[in-house]
Amino acid sequence: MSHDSTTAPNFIRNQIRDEIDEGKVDKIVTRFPPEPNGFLHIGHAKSICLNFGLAEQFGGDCHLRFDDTNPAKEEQQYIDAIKADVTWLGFEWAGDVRYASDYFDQLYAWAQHLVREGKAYVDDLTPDEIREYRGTLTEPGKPSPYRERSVEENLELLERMRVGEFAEGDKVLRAKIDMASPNINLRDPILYRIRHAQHHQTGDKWHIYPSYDFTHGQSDAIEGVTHSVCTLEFEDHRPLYEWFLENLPVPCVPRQIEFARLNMNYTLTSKRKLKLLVDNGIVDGWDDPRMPTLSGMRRRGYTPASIRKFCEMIGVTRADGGLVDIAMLYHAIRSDLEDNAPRAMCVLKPLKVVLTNVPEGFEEVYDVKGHPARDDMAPRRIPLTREVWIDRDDFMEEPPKKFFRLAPGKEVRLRNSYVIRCDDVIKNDAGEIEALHCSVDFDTLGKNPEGRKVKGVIHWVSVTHGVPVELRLYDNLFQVELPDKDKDADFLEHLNPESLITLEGVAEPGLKDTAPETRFQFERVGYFCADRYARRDNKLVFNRTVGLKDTWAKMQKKS
RNA sequence: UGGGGUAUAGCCAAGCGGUAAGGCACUGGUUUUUGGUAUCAGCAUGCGCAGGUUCGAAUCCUGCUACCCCAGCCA
Repeated sequence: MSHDSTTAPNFIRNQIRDEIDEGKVDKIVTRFPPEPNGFLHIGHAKSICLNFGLAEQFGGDCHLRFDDTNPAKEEQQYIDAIKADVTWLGFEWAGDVRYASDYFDQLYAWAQHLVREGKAYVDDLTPDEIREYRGTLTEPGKPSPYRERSVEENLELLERMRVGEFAEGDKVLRAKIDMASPNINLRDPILYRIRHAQHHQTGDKWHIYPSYDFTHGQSDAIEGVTHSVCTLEFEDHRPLYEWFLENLPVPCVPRQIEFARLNMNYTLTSKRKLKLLVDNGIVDGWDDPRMPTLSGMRRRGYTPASIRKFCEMIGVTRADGGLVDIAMLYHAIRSDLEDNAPRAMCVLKPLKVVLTNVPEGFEEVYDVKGHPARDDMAPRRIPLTREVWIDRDDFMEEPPKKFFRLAPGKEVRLRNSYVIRCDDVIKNDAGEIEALHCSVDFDTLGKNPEGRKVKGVIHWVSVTHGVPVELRLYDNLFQVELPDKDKDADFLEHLNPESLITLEGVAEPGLKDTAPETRFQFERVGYFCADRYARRDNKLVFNRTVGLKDTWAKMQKKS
């Protein structure tokens, strides 16, 4: 599969290009290695686009490999969701889906190899003791009293760990490297721990599970990965990654390259915290349209292409601590949908307008383009009747200067139809506006009125033909740029109470049988997507992906 | 106070010794039956700071400063 020709330079692309030019590598192999303990989010999209994009650009392969070494946290539902998300984003992994657990036998044999070489040992220290012996950032650690066990004893103990003779926490297998290393990862890192857990792939076969460090590089090597791209926090692990490759008879030597993970304002990308939102029912599941998960964004109406474009826009660097403006994401989806979403009229907050100089039973139908700049999109048929809905926001009884919409005595154009003038405001006993009485200027269809300029154009829907719809207006889940900035303060305090506003609107008749996941631009309002699942009281549900740019609202806010 | 990293505009980011790309955001003009779109123009005498090398430095050297990551039997 191949998309998006724009390939801005970045340090990884440059490096690989140079390696290929110099003949150091022929065909590259990358991999996307998620742990199946949650749903993929926008930060993972950056990694997916990078890894699969690299393979595409240089004619190599990218594998999908689940890093499934911790059965306590992993679930099959996450595996299924992750596969679906990667596919939806538009990428195809080379060969079958892979699992680190596919390599557990080989990993165990390599552990035995290290033991035989005197480079690994079984440690009986408790977790607390191990922590104490490890030292601190500024003080060296000290060797475990079990560090010098014989090869035979280590081998036997390791085997007994494997078959489940010991309780969790009783023993671990450790590499024998350097307890005084300034790099804490090299202070005899743990290779295997005891876990009497059912594993989603291997069932009850194992009672010990390899650590990330003992698994990742070797899995890369087994798969022939050439470039193992990961995030910056693994930088300190690279010496360990390389230590295993040097001390084990691996078939090839991958190189680890780190890049900065994505941080975006108003957004959380901690799987732990996202899971908390889900588990506490603060959002409506992992695919709630307010979630930064790929499945949430899909439901919200984001297109795969817009997410890929966003990832291209933000670039790839080693500079951390940066914060991408979510406006860039909004730009990416707007520009895709501006080009590709058919237009429709939909009234969000209906206000009835009676066209008083039009007879009862009047009906006139307009053929309207599906998209102003594209003729390949199906035209729409829009009926005008005596009563129409307009948006309450398009009328003001006492309009400010430069309000180009409806007001008493003022004129406005009904989009695709006539210019009307507001003659009367009908109110109920409570003084609330119930309807507007307007008159049509019949000499304005498809042409400007004589002798005056009518600047305003508003959208509308026939009362008799419009289809009632539920509209879900989404906004940022958090109202502060950095919801988890305060280390200990509760990020839930920063939730945006208006992240979801539900309205009962009316859409033009052609939308009656809209298929799930169909996207529209509701003219003058925003981009909406028919929900994948929901229908409410047999009504269609449209999720607002993002609003149109609104310079009027901006002007209002300023003054 | 140990180790590993990173600093280019409000934000993201190119740049790799020859005189600061691009995008987002913002500001102003034009077009427009979407206050949308499109389009034009503006937006770093300066690249964390201070020195030095050089005809020439964001790029090389030295010294500072700020921020990020690491003390899970998580990944």
